[in-house]
Amino acid sequence: MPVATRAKAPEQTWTIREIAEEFDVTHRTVRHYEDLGLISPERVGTTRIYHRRDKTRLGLILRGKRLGFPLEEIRTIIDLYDAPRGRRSQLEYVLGQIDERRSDLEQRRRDLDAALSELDRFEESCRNDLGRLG
Amino acid sequence: MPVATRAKAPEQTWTIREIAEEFDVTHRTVRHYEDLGLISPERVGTTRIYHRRDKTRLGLILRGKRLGFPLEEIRTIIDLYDAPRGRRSQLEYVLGQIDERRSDLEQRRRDLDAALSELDRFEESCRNDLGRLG
DNA sequence: GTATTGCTTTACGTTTACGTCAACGTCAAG
DNA sequence: CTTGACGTTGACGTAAACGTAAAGCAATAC
Repeated sequence: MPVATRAKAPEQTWTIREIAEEFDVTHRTVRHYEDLGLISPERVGTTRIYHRRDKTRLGLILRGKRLGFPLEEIRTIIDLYDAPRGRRSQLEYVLGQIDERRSDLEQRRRDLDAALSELDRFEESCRNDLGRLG
Repeated sequence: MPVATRAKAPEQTWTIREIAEEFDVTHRTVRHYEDLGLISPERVGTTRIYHRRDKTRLGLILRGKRLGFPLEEIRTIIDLYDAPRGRRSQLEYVLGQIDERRSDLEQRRRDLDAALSELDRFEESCRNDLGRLG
């Protein structure tokens, strides 16, 4: 009956190698993100211990990268999610930042949609040519 | 009655400075794209003359950049649009490339949508906090 | 004339995002 | 006890995407 004896569920942790492997990056990349302050794993002695929140953050970082954001900008975004929201002024600042982020992302979506429709038109034109050859 | 006398409409052209200004980049950037083979303006003596197709290309390049693509990849994309499509094998290659492009762009859209909905949830949470503060 | 303005090339500098050693600590296995 | 396997911290290297400075030609401006 471990339920009665343990105070908390033993939270699972990971080593840097496991983390790197799971996200398909090198340990050097993970350490680089730490250097830039994007993640800050627990330390046991000198060894890094990664918790679930570190994995969440790494996921956010890599998605930001896929979207083409520079790491410094990614840091400000992630930090935004952890920013203090106790005072009204702090909350209003955060809400303003959210709006900026959103317009940025929406611009990207416009670009993306434009690129996709051009691609569609191009494909149709190609299929047309193929038909004439058929 | 210039219509009867001119063989073609005199196509408008631009200088590097005008192009750079219009797209809000430096002339150095424009030349850099030329170095990489992304644009190849006409030359009159040593001076570069930009036509409408150069502007079109520059527009594509900058949109690709906003989407986070590296310049080399942008070059392969742009070249794709100008690729020869005379033979069936060429057309089939192009169609394959189009599919690759499309899955790439669709992955980006998934990332983008995920980022936007997270942002929405975060904003709501902030507005909630703001409401509790009165 | 010459002086300024705008274009050119060449070439080295900078930032970002890691890669790649080198040199060392540590812990379980043989 | 020493040999790996895995961890650590520097420190230097590199590729991409330009910035920037140097030095030159060429056409208007005065």
